Amino acid sequence: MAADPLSRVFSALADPTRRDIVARLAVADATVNELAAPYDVTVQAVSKHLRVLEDAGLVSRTREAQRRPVHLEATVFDLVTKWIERYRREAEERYRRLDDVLRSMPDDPPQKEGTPS
Amino acid sequence: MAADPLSRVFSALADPTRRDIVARLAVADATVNELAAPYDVTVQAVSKHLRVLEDAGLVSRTREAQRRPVHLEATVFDLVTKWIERYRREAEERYRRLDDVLRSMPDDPPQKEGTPS
DNA sequence: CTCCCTGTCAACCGAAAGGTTGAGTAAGAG
DNA sequence: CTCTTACTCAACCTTTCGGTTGACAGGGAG
Repeated sequence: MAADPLSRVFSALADPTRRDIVARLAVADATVNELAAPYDVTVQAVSKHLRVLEDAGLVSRTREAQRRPVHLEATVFDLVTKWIERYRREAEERYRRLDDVLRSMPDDPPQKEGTPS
Repeated sequence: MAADPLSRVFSALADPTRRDIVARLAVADATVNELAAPYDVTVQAVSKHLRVLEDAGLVSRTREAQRRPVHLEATVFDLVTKWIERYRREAEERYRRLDDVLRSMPDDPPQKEGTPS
């Protein structure tokens, strides 16, 4: 299986069906059959998706009679946002510094044209 | 290739090597060879990783002499954070409502909350 | 008890991912 | 022009992924 937790979360959310499942679980808990109903795949396939989400820590399943309601664990999202925010901030700060450098350079900057659009 | 943009971004960031590349590009632009140096894989493999990142819109490459400096496009991160924040907020709000319901139930609430109001 | 409903496990299949090697292209440097 | 550097493309290989079918377990309901 995937090595680190962050990879597991990103990988779990890389699938549209799994993201849709997460979206629906954000509204309410649901059973496997309820979750599988809208999709054009078998229940087993959805069960597999749920296992991927569970391995990523995004979802938990509790036994309740013969039903196994699935519950969204939203705290794992923090892993993703923290990672992204860190590098976004770094990139933005670097961009700001670059701006400063360019501003302090009145002479011909030897740069070529960048992106065409 | 992957269908929707969000899947492409999540999928691109699901690989540790690619996340490391993103982390390093947040500090400074770099060429393919520079990026490939620390890893124990061939330059071709890193070139493939960069193509995945480029297809996801996370990275752009501009020709500059025979070098192709790679640049991080941090704005695509917004796609991810927006998606996550939406469902995180939904889940939290739902949790808050659940709390309200539990509080409004005078029958055996197993809660250890103090007097709510 | 026997059905039936819910859900998982196991084996298999095709397609995609991540890696390799080898050849090919584009643009200085000599 | 030739050589070298920097990189990509193409073919191939192996593993993983998303899906299937089929068999099975665990509780109610009759």
